[in-house]
Amino acid sequence: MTYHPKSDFMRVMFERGFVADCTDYQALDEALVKGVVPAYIGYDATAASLHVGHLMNIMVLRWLQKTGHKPITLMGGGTTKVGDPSFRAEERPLLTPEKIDENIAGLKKVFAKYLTYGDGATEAVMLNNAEWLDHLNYLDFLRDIGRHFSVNRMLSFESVKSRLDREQSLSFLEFNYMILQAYDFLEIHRRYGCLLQMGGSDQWGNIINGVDLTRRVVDHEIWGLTTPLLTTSDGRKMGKSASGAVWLNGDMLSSYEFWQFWRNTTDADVGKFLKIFTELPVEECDRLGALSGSEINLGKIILANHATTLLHGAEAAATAEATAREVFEKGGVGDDLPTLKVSPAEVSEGLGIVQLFVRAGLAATGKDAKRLIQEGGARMNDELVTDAGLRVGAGMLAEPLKLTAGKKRHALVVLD
RNA sequence: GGACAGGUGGCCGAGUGGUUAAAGGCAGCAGACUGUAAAUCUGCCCGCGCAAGCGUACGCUGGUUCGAAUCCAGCCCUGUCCA
Repeated sequence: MTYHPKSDFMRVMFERGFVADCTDYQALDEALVKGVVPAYIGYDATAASLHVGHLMNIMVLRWLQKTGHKPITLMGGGTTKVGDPSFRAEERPLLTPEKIDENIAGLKKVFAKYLTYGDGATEAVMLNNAEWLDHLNYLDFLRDIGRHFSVNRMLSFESVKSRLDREQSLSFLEFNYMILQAYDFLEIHRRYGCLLQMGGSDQWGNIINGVDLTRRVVDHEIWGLTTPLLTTSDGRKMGKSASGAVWLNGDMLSSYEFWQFWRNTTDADVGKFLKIFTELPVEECDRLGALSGSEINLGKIILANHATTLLHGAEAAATAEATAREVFEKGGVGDDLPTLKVSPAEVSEGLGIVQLFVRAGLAATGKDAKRLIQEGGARMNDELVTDAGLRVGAGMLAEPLKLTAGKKRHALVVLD
């Protein structure tokens, strides 16, 4: 870490806290000074959307492009069929090829918000490793690629060791994942001249395998760079919200809820997150992160606004902020709150308050909603709800009805 | 194929015939305190139902018993060692 980078990209990476490890800082830095460096990050298609846990790496690609290099986003259409066992206790259920394609379609939507795709020298490229993995010939692959891997060494990798030490099963299928990822790197290097693979620090083992393989097969020197695993300062893995994962796709998590996620950042993380998830000057991030007492809420709002602007646009960020002010500071309603529409027919019979909380997404189950009411955490238009048997009729819905769970989760119910 | 050890609620992990919707911990939710923060304290935490009540649950299937997560049989899965 005492290395002083000459390239813009490496300087940004260090200044903003993106670097965990690198296979060769100096050689990579020199290559970045000399010309355009194509670099890739792979994403497996295990869910229909990326989540905040992926955002740090997407920001890395964005900086890469901004500093004059070429980002390559790799969809794991092939590798997802195998499943990465790294640091996982159990094999995950295998996804069907249809589901994988569906997920990839979902992932792609997000990247265009952060990167500029095209054919230019520094324009981003989208690849799918199914392209070269789906039709591999087993024997050829074993002879050309497999012979470069030592099982002894593969077993010594921390990512699988913990699994073996705990006497948990690691199938041969999963064991091959690291070979396939190494092969990806080689293939992307051959086809697109890719010189660098990046990823989270849990990918270190997989990345150096690709670097080694490429040296052995084509005798070229390429590099790996990893980002630190982001935990909140209280040690939790970041990325969970009240309703589950913090998804990046707007149809899975509204821009308002995304804004709220950042607004609720722990004090101690504000400076760090500003550097990673916004593009404000480093000094400004440090200044905001150092604000004390309730003043630091200003930093959180700026963080929320910038992060939301990058993903959902300035307008969505402004609306989210306005709604938040209205709801939290004035106790009113904002038009950006999650909204539940109910039909006049349903209302004519009177809707149970418990059901409304469930359908509005403020409670997971009916039990959960009743618990909320019993514990005094449920409000309707800011009035405490004490009767779980309460029924809401048409008269109460002449105006949008605001439901509140706890201190900060709100939703509106309107007549359709 | 054989021997041995295992399979419990989102996760970890107790429980070896009834008082067990199942100890304890983690995660989660709510209340208090606050700043939409953290820490702390308190309560909640299988599902359906406004409720009375009902329905599921300790790998699967069957059996023993008034009564089983706990005992028996068969099967499936995992690990270790042996072939």
